[in-house]
Amino acid sequence: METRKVKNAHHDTTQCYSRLNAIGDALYVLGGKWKLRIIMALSEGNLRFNELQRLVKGISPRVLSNELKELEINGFVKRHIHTEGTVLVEYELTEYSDTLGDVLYALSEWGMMHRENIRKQMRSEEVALAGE
Amino acid sequence: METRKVKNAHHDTTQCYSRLNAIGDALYVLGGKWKLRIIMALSEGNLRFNELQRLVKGISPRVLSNELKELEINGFVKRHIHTEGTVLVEYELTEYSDTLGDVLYALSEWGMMHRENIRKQMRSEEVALAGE
DNA sequence: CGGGATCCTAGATGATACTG
DNA sequence: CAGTATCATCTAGGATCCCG
Repeated sequence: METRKVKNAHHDTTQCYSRLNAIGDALYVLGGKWKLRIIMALSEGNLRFNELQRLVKGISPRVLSNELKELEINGFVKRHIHTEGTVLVEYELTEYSDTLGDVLYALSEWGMMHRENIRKQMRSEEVALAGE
Repeated sequence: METRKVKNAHHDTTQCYSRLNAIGDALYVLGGKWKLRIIMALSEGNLRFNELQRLVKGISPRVLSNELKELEINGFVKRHIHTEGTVLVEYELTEYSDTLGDVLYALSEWGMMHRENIRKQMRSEEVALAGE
């Protein structure tokens, strides 16, 4: 009930900048083509490297490797090494990835709303063009 | 109260995909280095092209022009042309940009939390290294 | 199997000059 | 003033091969 004042305090420049930076951080961590897809894949259970590569369609080993490293650094993923004769590596989501709940929810809600909106807009533009 | 079930229905694959796409849409629209900064700048009042360029530090006219076009297409910005002797162009946020409220709020909250978290993590890693 | 090393492309961004 | 045109750069991501 105090944080919600942000909307009204929108023109508090200092607040504005720190929020902008925070948003930048969030987008940095979640951005890119793969991170969310990897998280989604792992949300259905632990996976090994090649399993992940198969599940996350189209990703190359290099990119997958990089993304997993970043996800690990950012605390979303744990890497488990089982050495039973041959080496096995398993990736697992951390509880920390659950903190993304609100963000993902807000993003997906807005995204769906926006997609609808775009469709309508395109239709009305088509009509406008047809009318000329 | 029905939408909130998404978290529990996390393994509903269809739901999962449509949400993932929606999130992709949202990130696509908000992503990149400039869009949010431009929106922030415009939130303090309408601005003309060169004013914007001055306010959004470091952006080049070409990039600003492109970003504004995209923002306009996505319905965040209106472009007003006043022709009073010389041509004047003013950019204004639409009410639609207000629909971003929840998204920006969730992102900034999570971003701030995450930044704190990273700082702690880095400190503990330094300690670990110092201990070896 | 789990990646690392290399090379490559496309798109995003930047710098700067120019124009109606 | 409001951009556009042009050229340069930077980087995410992709393709492939290789190695322990």
